[in-house]
Amino acid sequence: MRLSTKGRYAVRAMVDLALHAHEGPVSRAEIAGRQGISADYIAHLFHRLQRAKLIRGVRGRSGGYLLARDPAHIRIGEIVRAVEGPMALTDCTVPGQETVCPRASRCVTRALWLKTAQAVAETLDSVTLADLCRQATES
Amino acid sequence: MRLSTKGRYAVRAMVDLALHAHEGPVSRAEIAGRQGISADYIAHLFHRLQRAKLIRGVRGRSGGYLLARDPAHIRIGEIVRAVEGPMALTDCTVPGQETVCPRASRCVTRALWLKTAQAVAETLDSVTLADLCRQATES
DNA sequence: GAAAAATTGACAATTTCAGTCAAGTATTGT
DNA sequence: ACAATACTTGACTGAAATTGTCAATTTTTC
Repeated sequence: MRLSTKGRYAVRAMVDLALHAHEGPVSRAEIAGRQGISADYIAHLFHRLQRAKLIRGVRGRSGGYLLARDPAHIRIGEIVRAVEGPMALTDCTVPGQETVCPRASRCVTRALWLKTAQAVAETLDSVTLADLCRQATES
Repeated sequence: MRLSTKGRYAVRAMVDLALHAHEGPVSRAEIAGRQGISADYIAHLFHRLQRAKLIRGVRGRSGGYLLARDPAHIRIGEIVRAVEGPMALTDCTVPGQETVCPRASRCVTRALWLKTAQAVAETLDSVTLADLCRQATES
């Protein structure tokens, strides 16, 4: 039941980006340096975040990345889902593409896995990137 | 964010056990046959469930396994924790043995991972083995 | 035009998962 | 007694996922 580094790194990188993007694009190298994450690995994470329209990549000499939306309107759940895929505890509860298992009719546990994944989603969606940034600057 | 087969199989096996243990011990072979799970794999899962005092192994000729408690007093969360270890989304939030990360002081995400794991635990602990058995016999 | 930086795909080391196999111990039915 | 049954436990293995690395390419700016 661990969250992979993809999810954890992505959230940290997004907080970092939100805190430093006030004046122009932030490069991977800067974020990687501050956060202690491999710049090459960040490239892959940001590729997915971009596909999810959460950030925007700026090419060229003084390029980098920018948030695509106001931090107050980016939910942490969106970030995690973007890099880790839909929140589901089992293959048979992946929203949209539920794999039909032959035991489905008799299966009494599926509803519980579904409910649990929803609890996770609600928790992560109840916090915005702006919330985390506020905490970071407070301390 | 998937639950491993350990947790899923363990819950199914426990439901099966609860439904069939009225008259004496149930063998691995019986549960394995009904649930389509390898009997050898069940041995390992049940070993952990036994260590957690959720079931009791009965050796010898007509042996098998029995529930150690009333199904109404066995929470699904206990089963999952027994086979998968404590619910934590990160190493730095494993209860008891938090690995101290050098960024802990500046880390703004830890509290969120903690809160999320608690939401999972609460959801799984809100359902008992008896609840699942009732559903299974209803349909 | 050279340097900086994102974009993208291929690849590899490591770890975890899922399950098998086998040797050993305990108990029971006959 | 003893053979059959069934739990107990550890070692081991193949497959898959994770966690990156590396390199080639494209875009933009100074």
